[in-house]
Amino acid sequence: MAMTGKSRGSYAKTAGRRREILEAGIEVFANHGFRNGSLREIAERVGMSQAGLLHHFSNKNELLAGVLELRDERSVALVPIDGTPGIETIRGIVRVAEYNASFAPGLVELHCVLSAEATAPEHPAHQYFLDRYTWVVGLMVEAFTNVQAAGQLLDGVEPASAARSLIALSDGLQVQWLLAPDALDMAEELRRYLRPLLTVEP
Amino acid sequence: MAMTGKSRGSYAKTAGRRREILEAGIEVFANHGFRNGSLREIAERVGMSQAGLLHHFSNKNELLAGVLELRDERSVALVPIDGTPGIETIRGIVRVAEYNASFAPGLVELHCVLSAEATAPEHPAHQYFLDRYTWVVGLMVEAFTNVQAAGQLLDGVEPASAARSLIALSDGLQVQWLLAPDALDMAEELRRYLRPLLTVEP
DNA sequence: ACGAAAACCTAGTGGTTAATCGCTTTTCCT
DNA sequence: AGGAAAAGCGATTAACCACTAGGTTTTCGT
Repeated sequence: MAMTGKSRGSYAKTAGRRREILEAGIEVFANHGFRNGSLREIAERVGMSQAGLLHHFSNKNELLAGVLELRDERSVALVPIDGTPGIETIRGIVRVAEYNASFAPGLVELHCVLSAEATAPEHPAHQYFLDRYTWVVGLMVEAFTNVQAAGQLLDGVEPASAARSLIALSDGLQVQWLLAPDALDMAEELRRYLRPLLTVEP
Repeated sequence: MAMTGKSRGSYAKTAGRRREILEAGIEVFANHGFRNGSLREIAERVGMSQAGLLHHFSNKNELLAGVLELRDERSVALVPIDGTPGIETIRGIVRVAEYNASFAPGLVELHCVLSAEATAPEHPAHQYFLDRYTWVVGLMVEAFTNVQAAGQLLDGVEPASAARSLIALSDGLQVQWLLAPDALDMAEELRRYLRPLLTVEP
């Protein structure tokens, strides 16, 4: 066996290599945005050449797609999507805020920077964010509607508005939190928003 | 006189030239962000060479400062800052949303993209946004506190939270509005947020 | 009418970028 | 053990970037 014990310089076990790149991609795209984040820096973080990185993702856009997919995979787990949406779905948004603030500040940054950037119609992630917002707002509209049917929504509260605003509030708080993490508790602010709308504790 | 009547190619009247550049800067930085927006594109929009542009602003950061200054100049006019902050200050935020949606979509885009980008501590506009948020949130805290003192705030509403959340909501709605302008009315959503907190109509 | 200052341009500098090409090394399957 | 596929690298390319140098044209105060 040519490989002499200490396999310095050997290629990684190929299992988590792609994953490693995506993790680094999250960090870099979060820090500098997509257009300004460089493949070189991502490659550097995983200890690989830029050309080597492009063996796993044939171009930058494809890497972005992978990054977004991985991002979703994580946060969505906290919002129950099985069964009919309801109060637990709403609480899920609060849970995501809690989780992000404590364990995933990188994801918060990524979401803020990319969602703003992808506002431009020609951005490679434009469609993704369009779809994503329609989906999540739609899910929350369903949730609020069902909560209303269960008599847990105060009179005069429009499910569609509450849904939109809950998501908007969550997004807006993230910017302020990124600028000054100690100045506010995102989850607590979300609960304070929800309390005057519900007859049950969020 | 070599110049034959029609002064084609003559230099502009120098009065509004700087302003023209800033207007173009708003558009370009709004579309591509600061780091990815190019001086070349800005120069092109005002019909000038990139070098000519840098005669007015000695570097890109200085241009950004000018753009942000111009942006402030406009929106702030709708929020009364003279006298003691109160219900009219809060209504000012709603007015800004109304104004932006109808007349200044470019400013909305600029704010969203840059505030997210400037979240990174090394961004040239980081301090600007830090200061700006402290100022505007502080102003709104004062406003809500005075509204509370006037008995116009419902029990259990924390002025500091309401202030923060109003700003956050405004920011978050902008992202959704940029993605789908016809899907929501920012000002109306802000009013819907305020109504359950106040004893007077926002 | 004239000279200085302001406005602007062409041409370039050094740097960074995503992506490609041809090649070597490692891993894996049989 | 052997061969194919996967993983990785160094060098290169073409495009773009902010910014500079040096010269030309326009404007303006007197």
